[in-house]
Amino acid sequence: MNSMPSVARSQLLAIYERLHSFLGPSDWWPGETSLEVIVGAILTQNTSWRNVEQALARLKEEGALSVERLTRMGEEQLAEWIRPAGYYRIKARRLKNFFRFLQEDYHGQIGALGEQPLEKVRDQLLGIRGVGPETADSILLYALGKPTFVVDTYTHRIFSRHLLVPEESDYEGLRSFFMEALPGEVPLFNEFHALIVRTGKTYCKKKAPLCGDCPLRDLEPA
DNA sequence: CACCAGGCAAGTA
DNA sequence: TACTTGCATGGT
Repeated sequence: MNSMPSVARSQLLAIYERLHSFLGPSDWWPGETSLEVIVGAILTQNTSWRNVEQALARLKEEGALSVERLTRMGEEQLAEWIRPAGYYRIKARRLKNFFRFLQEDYHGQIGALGEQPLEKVRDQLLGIRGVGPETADSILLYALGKPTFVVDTYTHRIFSRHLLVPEESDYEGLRSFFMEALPGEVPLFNEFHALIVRTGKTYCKKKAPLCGDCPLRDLEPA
């Protein structure tokens, strides 16, 4: 079995509480449709959310933010409209891949997709070219309301720097670590990931070796 | 100017 | 299997 620091397991909820009290509630992806969350999840791959917002705004202006339109629209035109999000050609392809899957397996019904078991949908999403584990889990959690934990580069950076997980942990290892240590509640997974991203952006930048005024600074090794 | 952003897949050895 | 490279715009 995969061993992990026992300290970390017992302290995970405490870390969550700490981040939450420091940063306050995140209210992530709150008033949007599940469709917009799905499109945003693909567009934000290795890309700032600011850029994604421009692309989403363009799609809305064009009246193209519907399953029907996105399923039928030409890939070239889609690419042009999402251009501000970067990697626009490959992302247009990935979006079309998703909507082809949705049409063929669920008649274009996001609701029908959401009725299926978490692991089944996760496997199906991972089978789509251009949907990796983080995108799949983001769709599951934030669009479909399924209790899966979303891991990203910040998760690895923050928790490995604090020696709470091994540096060499991969995506599935990190996801298991959180899901086995925490109660499987959607609101908790939702808010915890949001807090991790916000902490990473503000206090745990790529090149910064120390935490500065990071809320977790006293977890630093001596 | 360099560097980074809520990844992923394809290519190489 | 384990690295490396391509994809691209926009903000700091």
